[in-house]
Amino acid sequence: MLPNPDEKLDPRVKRTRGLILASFESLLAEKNFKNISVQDVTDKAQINRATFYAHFQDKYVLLETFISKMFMQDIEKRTLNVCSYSSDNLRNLILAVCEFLGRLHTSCAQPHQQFESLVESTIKKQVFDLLSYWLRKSKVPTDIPATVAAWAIYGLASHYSHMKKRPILDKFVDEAFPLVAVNLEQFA
Amino acid sequence: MLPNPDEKLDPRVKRTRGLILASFESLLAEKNFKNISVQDVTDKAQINRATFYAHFQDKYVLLETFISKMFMQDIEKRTLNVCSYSSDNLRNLILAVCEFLGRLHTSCAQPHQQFESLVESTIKKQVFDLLSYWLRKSKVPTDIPATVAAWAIYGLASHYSHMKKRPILDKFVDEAFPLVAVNLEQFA
DNA sequence: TTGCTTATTCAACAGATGTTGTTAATTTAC
DNA sequence: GTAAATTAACAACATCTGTTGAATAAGCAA
Repeated sequence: MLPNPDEKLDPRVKRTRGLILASFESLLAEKNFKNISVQDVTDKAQINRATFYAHFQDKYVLLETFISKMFMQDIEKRTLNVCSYSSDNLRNLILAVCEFLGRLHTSCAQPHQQFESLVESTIKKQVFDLLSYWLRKSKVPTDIPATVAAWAIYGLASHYSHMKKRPILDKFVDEAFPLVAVNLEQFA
Repeated sequence: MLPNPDEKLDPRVKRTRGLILASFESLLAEKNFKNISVQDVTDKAQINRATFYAHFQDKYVLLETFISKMFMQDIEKRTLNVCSYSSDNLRNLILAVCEFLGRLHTSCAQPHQQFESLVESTIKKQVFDLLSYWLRKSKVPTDIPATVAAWAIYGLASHYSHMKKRPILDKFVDEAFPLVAVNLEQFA
């Protein structure tokens, strides 16, 4: 989760992946995920189609990677110290998920069932990993509270981002926070 | 949700769809969803591939339909009276989701990310629809508690079905039930 | 620089996808 | 009971997919 493995990469690889991701991002703003072909991505990125497959298994894996990176930015903007559980960190995590979904819904021309499903499970996994990381020092098994909390956090955020009349984000999180915290604080 | 629209259907349509669904079911037992092509489905169903597209947009929609139908069977086996909320109905709903996931995991040769994602959102939508239906008489807006409850129910069931050492199902549901019920009883 | 390693390109392939225009069968209405 | 309207079934098409093998180019270490 935490260590960023990007640094010591062949500059050609960095360049190519960057081009692919950027191309994909701009295509998502134009059209449905379903209607984006690998061809489209490589055309806009100005690389060969075979090169794409050297870096990503298929367009679904590309989406996962893209979503993960995008979400990571939101996380890192919010949580200064990601190393261990704190009530502040949790609060910021919830905020980050809400913000991420908001950002996603403005910057993508969807919605599409498959797309939403993949985003959902990608984020839930990231949140789960982060929570597990926070709870790793605990002596009891932590997968149950981490699972429950990951579901709760995403569910709350997703609900927030679909509300017609959204309350102030901070106010919303004030209400949501204790529902999640109670599951975690006994382990952290 | 409740009314079953199958009855007054062209017998040709019923036959064709039945063949497709049956073929798909047996293919899921053999291999990964990702590796099942529309060709495979229509070959086994002994219909033309184009006919498939007259009935389903693509194989993802087929999966949704299949999952919905399968889940509906579990629902109807359990809940004798689906018309309105009762504590018994809710308990049976939770049981039905747990049983469904169990059945799915034994009868399908997976797991695969995409597959799980689509199952998840399909079931969550069905549960949400049923809960909304139960709460429809309420005067206050019910989408919030229905959303939260749908997430909670699926999260609990999914967690149960992934536990290495599963407790007795009824015992598990006894614990899970109040967590969900508290959200609903104030509206029902 | 020289050579070694590895990334990218290109052409070509078999197979899968989704669409379209036509034919044949089934319903419906008279 | 027959004619007209509907629609399932089909064949053929252009496109997309994922992979392979060989040629080229970019990075890197000595």
